[in-house]
Amino acid sequence: MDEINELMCEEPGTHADVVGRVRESLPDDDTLYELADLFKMFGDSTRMKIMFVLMESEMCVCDIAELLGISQSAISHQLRILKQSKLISSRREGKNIICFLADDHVRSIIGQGLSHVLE
Amino acid sequence: MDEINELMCEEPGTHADVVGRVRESLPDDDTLYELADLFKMFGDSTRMKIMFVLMESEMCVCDIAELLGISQSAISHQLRILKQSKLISSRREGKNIICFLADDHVRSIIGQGLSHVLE
DNA sequence: CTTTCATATGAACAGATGTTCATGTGTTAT
DNA sequence: ATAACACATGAACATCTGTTCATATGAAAG
Repeated sequence: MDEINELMCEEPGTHADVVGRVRESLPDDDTLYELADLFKMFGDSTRMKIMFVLMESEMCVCDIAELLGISQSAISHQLRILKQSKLISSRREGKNIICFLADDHVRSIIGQGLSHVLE
Repeated sequence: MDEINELMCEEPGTHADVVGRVRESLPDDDTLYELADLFKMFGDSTRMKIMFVLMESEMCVCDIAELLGISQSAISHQLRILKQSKLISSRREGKNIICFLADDHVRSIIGQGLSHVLE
């Protein structure tokens, strides 16, 4: 019995080849985790709604909350997370904080998702 | 005081315009939830790894588990979720279940994410 | 038909996540 | 200075998620 990889299912030669080649092609772990964390941002409906809104127009926190019918506190918590991920940014204007998309990738990523969901 | 929208922050006229227009442009709730659920699939590093592997080659469950160093059970649970989302599919070949990407959107979505993560 | 290999699945558990509630900070107006 | 508005934040809580462990199913080999 071949001892190269005792855990691999069977098929003495062929599988080991493919598995080895694919292993080489995988991005490093840091990249994988970053990638998953990025998509995690799009994986919550509240954050998704916020980003959709900001795709149309920059807007203050209060208006986002009102428009979406979600509490100001919940919006604020999610905005903090989105800012940490560098997906949105903001500036102060008097009493208001105006939020806007910080990255054009947001549009393309959501676009790809939409074209999948809409068959 | 304007009574059109007593919860809106201030700016009697202008904000109401924008808010109203953006509200019209939002996809319906079902679409939003579907979209978030789709991205949720990409928001876990185990699932991300599985999809990366299958982008290179179709592969049986056992080899995926071995290659990624993740328990067979964990892989199997995640595969079930990915199949429910129609992102991967499988066929039986003797004792093995061969998994493969069921949707080309997977490639484009991950591609968009990667180009963001890699600056 | 019993064993072995490949995979699936349910229960249990720990940790992550998102909301609410109460309160704090910062800005403008009176 | 004080009040009112816009927003941020911490704690508490319930829910969701992903893994492990044990066990079940299903195909092939002896």
